[in-house]
Amino acid sequence: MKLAKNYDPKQYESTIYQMWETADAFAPSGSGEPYSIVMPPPNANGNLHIGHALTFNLQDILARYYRMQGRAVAYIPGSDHAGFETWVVYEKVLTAEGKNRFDFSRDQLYSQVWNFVDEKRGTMEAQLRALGISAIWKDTVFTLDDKVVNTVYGTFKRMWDEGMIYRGERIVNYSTKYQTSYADIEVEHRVEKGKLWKIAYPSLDKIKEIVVATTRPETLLGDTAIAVHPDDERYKDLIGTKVLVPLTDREIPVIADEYVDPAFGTGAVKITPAHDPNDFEVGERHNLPRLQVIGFDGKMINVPPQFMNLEVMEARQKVLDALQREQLLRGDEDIEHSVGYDYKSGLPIQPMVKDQWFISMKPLAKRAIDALNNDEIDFQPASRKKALIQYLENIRDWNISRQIPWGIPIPAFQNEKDPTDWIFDARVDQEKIDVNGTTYTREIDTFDTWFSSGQWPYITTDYVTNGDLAKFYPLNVMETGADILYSWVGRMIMLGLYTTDQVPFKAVYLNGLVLDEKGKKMSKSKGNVINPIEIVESHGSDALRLGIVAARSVGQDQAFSTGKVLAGRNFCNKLWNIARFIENKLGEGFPVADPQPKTVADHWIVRQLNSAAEQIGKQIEEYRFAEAGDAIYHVIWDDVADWYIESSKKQDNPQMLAWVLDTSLRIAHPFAPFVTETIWQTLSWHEELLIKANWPTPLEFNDIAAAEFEQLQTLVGEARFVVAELPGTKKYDLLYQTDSLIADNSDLIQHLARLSGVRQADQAKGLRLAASNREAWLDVDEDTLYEHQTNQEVRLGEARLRAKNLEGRLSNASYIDKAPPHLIEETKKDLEETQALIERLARELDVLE
RNA sequence: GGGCGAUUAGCUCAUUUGGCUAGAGCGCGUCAUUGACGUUGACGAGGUGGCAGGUUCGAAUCCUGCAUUGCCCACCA
Repeated sequence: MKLAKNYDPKQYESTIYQMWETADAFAPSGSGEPYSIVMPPPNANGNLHIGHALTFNLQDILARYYRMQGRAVAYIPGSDHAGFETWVVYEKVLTAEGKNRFDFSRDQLYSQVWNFVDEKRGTMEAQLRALGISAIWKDTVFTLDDKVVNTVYGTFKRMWDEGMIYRGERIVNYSTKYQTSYADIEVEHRVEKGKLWKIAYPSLDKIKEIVVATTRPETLLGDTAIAVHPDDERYKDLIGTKVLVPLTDREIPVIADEYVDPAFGTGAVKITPAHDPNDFEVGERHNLPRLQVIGFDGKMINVPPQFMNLEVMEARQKVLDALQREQLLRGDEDIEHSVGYDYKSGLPIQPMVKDQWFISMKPLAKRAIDALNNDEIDFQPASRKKALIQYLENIRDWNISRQIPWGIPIPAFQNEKDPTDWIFDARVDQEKIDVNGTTYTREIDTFDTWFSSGQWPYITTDYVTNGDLAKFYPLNVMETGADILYSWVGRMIMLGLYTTDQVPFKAVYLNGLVLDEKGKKMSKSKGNVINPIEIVESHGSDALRLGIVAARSVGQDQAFSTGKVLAGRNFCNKLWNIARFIENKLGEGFPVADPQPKTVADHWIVRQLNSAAEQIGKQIEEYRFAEAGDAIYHVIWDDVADWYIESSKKQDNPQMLAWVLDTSLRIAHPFAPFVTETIWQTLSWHEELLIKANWPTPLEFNDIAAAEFEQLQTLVGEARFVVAELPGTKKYDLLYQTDSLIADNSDLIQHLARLSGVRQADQAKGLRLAASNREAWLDVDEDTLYEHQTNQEVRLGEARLRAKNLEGRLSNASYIDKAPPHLIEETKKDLEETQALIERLARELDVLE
C-alpha cells in the first residue's frame, strides 16, 4: 500500500475507530489480570469540553497501555443525567415556549426531559469516539438506568434502616431562581464589600432602644428575638424584656445566647430563624417561632402590605427608607463579608427553612478518614489527600433532597393522616400507595445527583449484584478533575466503604483545569472556550492528545497550547513518513524474519528502543504522562528518524528497519492511537490490530557496538559543528589514518556529516577533530584552519577551567568522604576525559604554532 | 480567617529520595536542501532558577523570612 506524502487524520480516524469496534477490541481480554478504570460520566445532554479531552485521553492512555501489557482492561463508559444541570437547560426550553414547571405534573416533566435528553444522547458518545476513547460501549451506564436506581435505593434503604437518614426542617441553601435547595458544597462564597446597618428597636414604652447591626435589614420583618451575650453588661437589664420590631407592631423578646460576639457590631443581634443558619440554631435553643418572610420564589411574604411581593433587594431599600423616615437608623459602616451565591444563576443564595432529607455524615466520614490515613488509596498528587482528610473531618450532614423533577425520585411516602410518619417504599411510579389500609403519598423531591454518582464505582462494575464485571471492583484508578475532589471523590470513598467494605479504587489521579491560552479559566460567558472537536477536525485526534498531555503535571491548572498540538500533529506526520520510507524500502509483501542487528547503528537503535520502551512503561505506570509523551517524541524523532533512518540509507538492514517501525508504533500507540494503527494496518506482516498487540520486549544487542555508534555520533556532531561554524567555500574531506571504525563506516560518516568525502591519509593534516577520541582530521585550507584555531583556544580555556573545578571537587576531603562512590567515580572519569581533551587541544594548537 | 499550590529561557512548562554542563516544545538567528517528511534537516543564541538569609562537600530541589500570584475551604450578624 502506497502512503500519501502527508498524514491526513480525517481520512483515517473514523475508519480506524470502526475497525476497533468491529473487532470488539475494547472488551477486556479474558486471561489477563484485571485492570479497571471507570469514566467519570459526562453529561448525556451536553457537548464535550476541552477538559474532557484531557481527562479521557489520560484514562485512555492507561487503558491502552495496560491492554498492551496483556491485562484484561475494563474501561467502563457512562453518561450522566446531570440532574440539576440538565434541568436548568430544560427549564430554559420551557420558558422559551412560554411555559413553566408548574404547568405540568412531576411525571410529565420527567418524561419530557427524558425525551429531550434521549434526542441528544448520541452526540457526546460520538465525540468520545472522535477522541479515540477505547471504552467498552456495550457496558455503558446511564445514571438513570434501572441498575443505578436499584442500587441507590438499596443504599438508601440500608441507611434508612440504620438510622442514618433523617428528614427535618433545617435551614437549607435555596436558589430562588431554580427553586431548589443545594448542598453546602454547591454554594459559592464570594468576599465582597457590603454595609452593616445599625437599627434601633424601641422598647415597648418607646423610652429605651436596643441597636442591632445587620447586613440584611429586610429580614428584620421576620425577626422573632434580639440576642445579646449573657455576660454583656450593656444589655444585662434588657434580657427578658420585650422590644418592638420596627415597621411592624410585633413584640419580640431580648434573649441571652453565647453565640453573640459582644465585640462585633453593637453586640446585639437580630434573630431571624427562618432565614439564617445561626439564627435558626438560636431559635431552636430558645423555642422561637420561625417567621418566613422571603418566599421560595424570592418575593417577600408575611410582611406589611407596603413590602409584600417585593424582590429581596427592593425590599431592602424600602425597609431602609422606612427606617430612615421613622428615625430608627443609627448609622452604617462599610464591611467586607462573605456572601453565598447560587453557582448556577449567580444570584445570592437565600437560606430558607425547608423539610429536607439528610444523611448523617460523621460515621461515613470517619471510615473514609481511617482508610486515607492507612494509605489505602494512592493519591496523585499526594497533597490533595491531606486536603480531603481535612474536609472530611469538618463535614456536615448532607442535604440530599432537590426540588427538581429531573432525577431519581426519593423513595419515601408520607402518611396522609400523620405527616410525621414516613416510610421507605420503592414504588415511586405511584403517587399514592396503600399499606395495611393506610394511604401514603409519594415524596416529590429527587436525590442530589451526587448521591447516585457517589456510588458509581460499584454500580458500573455490578459489584453489588456480582455481575460479569464484578472482578473489576475496586477500580485500579479513579482519574478525574481536581475540582470535584470533595463533591465526588470524597463521596465515592465514603459510600464505597459503606456499601462494599472496601475503598472503591486503589488510586486517585487528579488532573487540573485546562485554562485558555492566556492562563484564564474558560467559561461560556467569557467566550474563551475551546472546543476539542474543532481541534480534532483541524489537527487530528492524536495531535490533540499529544498536545494536551504534553508538559502538563498532575493536579495543576495549566493553559492550553496550540503550539503543543501542532507539535503533536508534526510528530504524527513524522511517524507517517518514517513508515512511508521504511515501507517503500521493504516493498510489498516483505518477508519479515527475526531481526538481527548487524551494523553499529543497528545495535545502537536496539539499545535506544529497548530502554525507551522500558522507561515509557514505567512513566505511564507512575502517571508521569507528560514525561512519557516527551520520551516517545524524542526517541522516535531524534533516534529513529534523525539517526537511524539516516544511517540506514547507507547501511541498510531491512529486517531491522521493519523491527524499528514495528516497535516505534507499539510504544507510540497509547499516545497516538489513530496514526499508529493506521500505519500498522499497512504492514504486510501483521494480521492483528495494533490495539491488541503487546508492549515491546527487549531485543538482544551488543553493547560495544552500540557505544561505537555513539562515538561516530560524536565525531559527526563535531564535524557538523565545525563546518557550520566555519562554512568556508567548499565542503571538506574527512581524513583518517588507521582507524578501522571510521574506515568501516566511511560512507555513513560522509552522509551523516555531509562531507564531500572520507578517505585514508598518510599523515595528519588540517583540522583535528578531537571530541570523539578518534584520529580524524578535516582537510581544510589555511584560512579556515586559522579561524578554527582561534575557536579552539577558547575551548581550551573552558576545558582548563572545568578541569580545575573537577580537581577542586576531588581534592575536597568532605566530598570524598560523604558523596556516594558512584558519583566520585563519575567525577574522576569526567576529569580524565577533560584532561585528555585539554591534552589533545593543546597538542593540536602546539603543532600548528 | 484557615489551608493548598505556583514563581525556572521571549512564551507555555519539565527537571521525584539534594549530585552529570538545569531540559523540552513553540518562538528567534545562521545555514542547507526538492528521492521519507518544509508539518523538513543541520548548527546556534538565549537562564544570577522571584528576592534575602540559612543547612550542606554540593541547593531550582531542604529550612526561615519576604514579595507577587492562583485556587480551595469557612454560618460571625
